[in-house]
Amino acid sequence: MMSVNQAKEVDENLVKEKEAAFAEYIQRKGLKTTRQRNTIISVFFRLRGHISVEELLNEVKKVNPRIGYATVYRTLHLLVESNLVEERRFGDGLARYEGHSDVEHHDHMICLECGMISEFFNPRLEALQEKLAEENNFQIYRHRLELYGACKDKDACNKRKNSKAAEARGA
Amino acid sequence: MMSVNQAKEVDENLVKEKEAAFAEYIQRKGLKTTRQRNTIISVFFRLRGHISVEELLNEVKKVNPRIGYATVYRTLHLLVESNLVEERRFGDGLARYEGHSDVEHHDHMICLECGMISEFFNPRLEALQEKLAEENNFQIYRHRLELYGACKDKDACNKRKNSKAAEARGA
DNA sequence: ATAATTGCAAAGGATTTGCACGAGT
DNA sequence: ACTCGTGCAAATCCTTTGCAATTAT
Repeated sequence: MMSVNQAKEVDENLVKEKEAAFAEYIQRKGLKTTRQRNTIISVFFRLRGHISVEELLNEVKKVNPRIGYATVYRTLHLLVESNLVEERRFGDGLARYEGHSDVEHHDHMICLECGMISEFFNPRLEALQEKLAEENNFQIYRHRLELYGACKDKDACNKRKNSKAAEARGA
Repeated sequence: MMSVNQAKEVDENLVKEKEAAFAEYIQRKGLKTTRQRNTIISVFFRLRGHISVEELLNEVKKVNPRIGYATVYRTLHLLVESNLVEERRFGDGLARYEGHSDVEHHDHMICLECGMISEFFNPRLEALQEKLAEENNFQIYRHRLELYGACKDKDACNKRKNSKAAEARGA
């Protein structure tokens, strides 16, 4: 009925697939394969979660410090256009990017305490939306559902919150 | 099962209620009643739909041209704090504000062609979300559901699109 | 009188863009 | 060669803020 995507490891084969798909897109569009783009997508697809531009740039700089914001933004746009990545906005004012997971579409639960973002998918929910659209003479292209709230498992939640706070101090 | 809020007229009594509620809020907080605030909320509550700051400012300026962005932004924040208005973001990069309608909570369908935004509410949808949260050991504070797509009634949709285009030329 | 509010312009943060130089095809 | 991409800084967009003058209590 419901699946939550919380795997902790990145499937190397999947990453290779994405990289290949991006190369194909670049070629199809008559664009060029560059060292910077390769670095950026390689880093991006090996990160998991909902990555902000800044987070991505930080990681990218560890590989090639000369790469700047502009190139990261531009590459991210290409990734979105190519349908390999989705842009999300969770109301904190900055865009986050998500490499498509195995699950084609999914929704999000966002813990306002610890910042955890978990993904879920439920066919009944999808069906119900379709039905409501139908009743309104409306055709859905895509949708967005976000549940904002808090983890009930306070131990786990606090742990995440603390480790995030520590990280912020460290950075 | 489902209700769509599409009324075309603003209930004057409701507006008066809102204005009174805002006055009460201002007073409770020890803030001041000013001509500018009165103008802004009076204009705002008589507009319907999902108003951007720019739209609101344009209308406000017709009443008092000396009012500027800052005051509109600040008043809008008060309206949000006072719980009389909700802030929404539909991904076009600007905030929109919505005076609470009679329906406490509702979700949105957004037509990407004509820009129509309609509201709906469905208890089964709400219940299903609760159930999914429960299964994930998660407590929902609030949620956001947006269906992006297109009107099936192409005539009405085109009409709206054209009148919007005309408006843009006129302004 | 006192504290809050206004309007302007300047500052802010996230994102985009112009341009000269550099790299892929 | 030719076109596209890069990196930088400057520009842009929406929004917030500092401040001196003004206004509500």
